[in-house]
Amino acid sequence: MKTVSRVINKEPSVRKKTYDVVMEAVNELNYQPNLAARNLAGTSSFTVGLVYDNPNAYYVIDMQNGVLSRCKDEGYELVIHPCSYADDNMEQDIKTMIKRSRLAGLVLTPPLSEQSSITNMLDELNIHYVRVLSGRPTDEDQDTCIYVNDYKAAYEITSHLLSLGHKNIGFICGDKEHKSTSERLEGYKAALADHDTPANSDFIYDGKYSFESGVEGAKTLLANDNKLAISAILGGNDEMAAGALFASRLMGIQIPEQLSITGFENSPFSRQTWPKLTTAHQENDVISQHAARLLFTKTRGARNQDKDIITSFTPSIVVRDSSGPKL
Amino acid sequence: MKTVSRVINKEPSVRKKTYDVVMEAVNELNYQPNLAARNLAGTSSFTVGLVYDNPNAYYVIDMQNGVLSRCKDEGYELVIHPCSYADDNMEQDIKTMIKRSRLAGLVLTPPLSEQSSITNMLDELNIHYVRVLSGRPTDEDQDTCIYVNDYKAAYEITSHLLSLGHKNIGFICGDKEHKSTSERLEGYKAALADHDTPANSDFIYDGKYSFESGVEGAKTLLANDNKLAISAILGGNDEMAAGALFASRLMGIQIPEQLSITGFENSPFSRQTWPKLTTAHQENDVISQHAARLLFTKTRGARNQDKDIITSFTPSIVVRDSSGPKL
DNA sequence: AGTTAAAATGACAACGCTGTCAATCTTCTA
DNA sequence: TAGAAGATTGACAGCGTTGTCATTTTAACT
Repeated sequence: MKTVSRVINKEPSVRKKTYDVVMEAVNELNYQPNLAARNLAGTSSFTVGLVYDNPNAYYVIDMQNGVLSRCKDEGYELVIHPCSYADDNMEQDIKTMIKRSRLAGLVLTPPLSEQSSITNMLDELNIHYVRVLSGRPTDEDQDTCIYVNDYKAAYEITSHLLSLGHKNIGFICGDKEHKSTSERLEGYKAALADHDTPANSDFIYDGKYSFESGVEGAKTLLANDNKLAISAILGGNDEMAAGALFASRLMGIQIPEQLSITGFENSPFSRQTWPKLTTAHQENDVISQHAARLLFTKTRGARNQDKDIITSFTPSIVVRDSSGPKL
Repeated sequence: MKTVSRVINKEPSVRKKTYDVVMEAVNELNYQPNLAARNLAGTSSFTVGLVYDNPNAYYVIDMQNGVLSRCKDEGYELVIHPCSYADDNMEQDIKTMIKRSRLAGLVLTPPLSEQSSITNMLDELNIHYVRVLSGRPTDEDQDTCIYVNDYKAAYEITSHLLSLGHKNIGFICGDKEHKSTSERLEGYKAALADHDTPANSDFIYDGKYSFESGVEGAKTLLANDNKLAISAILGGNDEMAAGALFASRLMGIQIPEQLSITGFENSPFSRQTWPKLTTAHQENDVISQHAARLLFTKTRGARNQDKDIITSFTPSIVVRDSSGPKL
């Protein structure tokens, strides 16, 4: 029995021949180790959690699927945990989940991954976790974080607009609390600065990553001064860009002839607007797969050395029809 | 110890006083029963599965959250299982999941809930399940199915268009394999028939529930004969309606002045098109909550009599700006 | 071949609960 | 107030694994 356990867990010191015999029987009987028993008996469990507070269904599904695909490979089970940081019980909730399911580790996604109250709690509980974060990679934290370089992506998308001849470029920010907001904003500012076109605070609108705030943002930016000053708007995400598009239509503005609009994230509905949105593509499923792999190296210890884990991703620009040369 | 177990499981024959004492201690110690141990020891486990094969992220998230909220209340854990019926291993996959996690039951969502190969397999394994189905409620199966009356909703949305004066109404179907497609189509036909406006097969396009097929559908329907014959298009879902909207723009058709377009499902992006879509609202989170409750009555047996479970839902029409009177 | 160290396997308890069945306590009746 | 019936509680095994440690087998030496 113990030998079968060794084979299943790929422990060393099992003779090749024994290994083969066991595996043959495993296949023949279609043996599936009982997760509950493994979780109960073992030192570390085979269950990990995915924590998110994100209204973007596409994002969440991508993250889930990425983590899930690795879980399947490694024999782990996934417990999903949507929550709301507006909720006072959030931390207690997470704690409860960890205890109930005896989680081996957690994947934290933005914006929760930015909350030190959560990471502190996890540190106290001595639970492994991996954070998916908007930000530029640092030398430390390489083994705890997966970075999404929104700064660079925003820099590039702004550069794209600049190269099309736009000078007065509006920016619709997401929620202030989100790290991605400041990262994207800084990338935008840096690109402008590098083109000797300093950012104008009148061109920056504080939104909320929602369609509605995109609508408001465009209305505000375009109303603030004469309409023609701004010839391009960079949406902090696709949803707000779609909102800006919507507002522009209401105002009778032609896209992209009179105004270029770009999004961020390349979520499916950036392809379902008219015209389709130029945006920055973020490979969320790949990102979350790497997050899961990184987590597994920690929970399983040295058992699986997974060396080619990428810990930094830069979204790549996808040029579509919502951006065009300044006329 | 056993008494604590009784209290936790709300078993009868525990004295009120004992119950209170135990609960006090439970609260004080913040005791969380270990799920793995419960799953291992008990007759039925505390884990249920949610199986889906649906490209609509909003739908999936709603279903997840609904089931999850009930799971939390009842102390169950949820294992999500996205899969693809195009995949030959699908059934084996589900079987494996059931065995590994020792599932107490499953919630099946369309289109998988329509596959008899799956339900047969589950019957053989003697696993409880609840199916969420597109269809009109029948007297049997009240305890195994949650019906979403797409027929009636399509009837009503078609009636809405008819009452606006439209006579030639196009219909863009979803995948043929989906029950919802035929239900919605029949509702559409029935409404037409009741208004002495027999359905014209030239006005029906076989789509795929995707944005792209909505684009194709509108192009085809509007090109087939002279553009003005059709004054309204009913999209089989919001995505196709958005596609139809997109195509109409490309063709320079004004919505809703020249053409009314309606969707189905009321997914978030039906609010993010321009103009916003008239659609049929489906309360997926509520539906999935009831599905979960129905499942729990089966897995927990008579222990929790949950009598006010609704097993039939009819999406309600939401009139927005994409539909208007025929000019 | 005989010895020793290392590799491989096996025996057994333990993980934290629940089901079964026995023991105890309450309540009610005569 | 004894006795019976029923309500409540408790003792104990067992769920299917893994960790620990003992035992056996193999390999590597004189």
